[in-house]
Amino acid sequence: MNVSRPPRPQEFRTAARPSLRQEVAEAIKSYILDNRLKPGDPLPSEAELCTALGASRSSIREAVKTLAVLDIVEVRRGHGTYVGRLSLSALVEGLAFRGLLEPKDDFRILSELVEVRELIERGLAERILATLAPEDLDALDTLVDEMDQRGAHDGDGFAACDRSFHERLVRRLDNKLVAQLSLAFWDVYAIVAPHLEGISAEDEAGTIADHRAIVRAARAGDTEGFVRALRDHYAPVRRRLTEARATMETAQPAGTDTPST
Amino acid sequence: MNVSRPPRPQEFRTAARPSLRQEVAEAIKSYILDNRLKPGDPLPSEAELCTALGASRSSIREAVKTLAVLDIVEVRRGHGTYVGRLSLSALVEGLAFRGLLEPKDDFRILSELVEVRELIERGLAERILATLAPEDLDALDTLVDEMDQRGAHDGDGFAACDRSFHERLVRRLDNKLVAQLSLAFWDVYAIVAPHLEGISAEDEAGTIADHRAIVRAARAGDTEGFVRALRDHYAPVRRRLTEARATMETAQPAGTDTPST
DNA sequence: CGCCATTTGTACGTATGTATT
DNA sequence: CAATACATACGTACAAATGGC
Repeated sequence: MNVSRPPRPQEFRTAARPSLRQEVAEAIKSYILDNRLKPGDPLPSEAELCTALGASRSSIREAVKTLAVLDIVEVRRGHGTYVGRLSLSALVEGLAFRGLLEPKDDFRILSELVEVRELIERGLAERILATLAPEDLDALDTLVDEMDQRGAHDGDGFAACDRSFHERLVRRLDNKLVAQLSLAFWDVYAIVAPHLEGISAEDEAGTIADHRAIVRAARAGDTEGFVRALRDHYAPVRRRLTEARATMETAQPAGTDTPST
Repeated sequence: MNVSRPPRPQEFRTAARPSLRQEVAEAIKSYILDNRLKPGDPLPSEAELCTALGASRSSIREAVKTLAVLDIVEVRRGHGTYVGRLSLSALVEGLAFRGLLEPKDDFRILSELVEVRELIERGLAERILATLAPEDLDALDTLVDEMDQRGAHDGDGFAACDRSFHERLVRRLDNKLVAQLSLAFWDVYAIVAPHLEGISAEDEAGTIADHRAIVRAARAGDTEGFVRALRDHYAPVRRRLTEARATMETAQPAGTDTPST
């Protein structure tokens, strides 16, 4: 586990050479993989990494920070460095910034976001209904009740309940990835939406009614009703977004387009 | 645009203080947002950021590096720092590492990945068919022909054609996000799959036939046939994965579970 | 071609805050 | 409280890459 590359006189230009920082990052990843470490396991301290990899602290630190962004490692100051939880936090942060950056096109991003969430939940409707246990249904009902109580005076609590609701919906799925993605998109929406003007306030009463309809269909095992309820739930959100976007476009002729993957 | 926080004698412990690096990163993001910069626009040099933000170069650099991972900024050595393309590269890298990390559970991740891709393409089947122009259908045919020519002797070329095929499928969609996501998952699969043992080699002939069936259904505007073709295309991949996973599980009793978002 | 200014990359030293023991 | 270990932050110096002259 040593990088060691002092002698690099000329070396072919083709295939851009990776920076030391990148090599260090790769080395740390390899260390985790080779030692079969699990999230939470401790990693060598920065000083140890310096000697082990033959690089200075600066390079080590920068490499560790890049891995921390991806949640591949987690640093606790004064504590040490550990294997990260591999969450989708980077996706959330990246998408959130993208949403904030697109000047007049914010609404398109949000609209796409909501569309993906709906796509996921509708596409998995059957499996969601099959996996929901009675206790889950009860928990969903409880969450809706809680939303009802908080109502408009506790926006944060209302949002938290909404998030928990959708988390509960997909929690039992054997495909953990879609569950995480769905929630990640919810998080992005929650971050971006407050920064935008022109979005009419959320309709709490309507949202609560929608959620009740969703639970009702789920309890009845009615897949079609479930899908209908989801559509009814997301439709007004998308309508508001497209409306806001339309008014923006009349004021602002056009926007630039998006990058590729 | 100045952070300035020398006087911090006691300060309430609640709400863990953000590190300087994070403050700098936020400041850079704000700079981009406030100035309405677009991807490719130049950012101040590190030295300028030092004076502007009143932080040392080390902190500036670490902050810039974290933003570079998210593709919010792009650093060109000897050139300067620029606004990034906001791609999903971080998602790809993170998911790829997760796939490589899960010791015996690799196949679950891949299986979930393929499932999401299928979910997206099937859920958007109608809209895909509606948006595909004749030139797109021709291009798809050409890609399949190319795959046929390359066959087994050019694995990389074959894979590239496969990627282009699926990119072409979703390219016309108005929802650019799902298109990017779909391709990002393809990339993750391409990175992780080669590192795994026990996956029977790809069936080139079958893949080509599947793709031809997809194009045929698309050309005919046959949504149901299109969905069927997609299912037939992804089914063997998922079957191979679940098989490999099953054999792994018999040899290896159980595995740990996954983290949350 | 070499030279030079600009900019990022790497290295090292030092001081400070923080958590564990 | 002290000692220890660690991460955070700063400053400086030099190396390497890029582009223009």
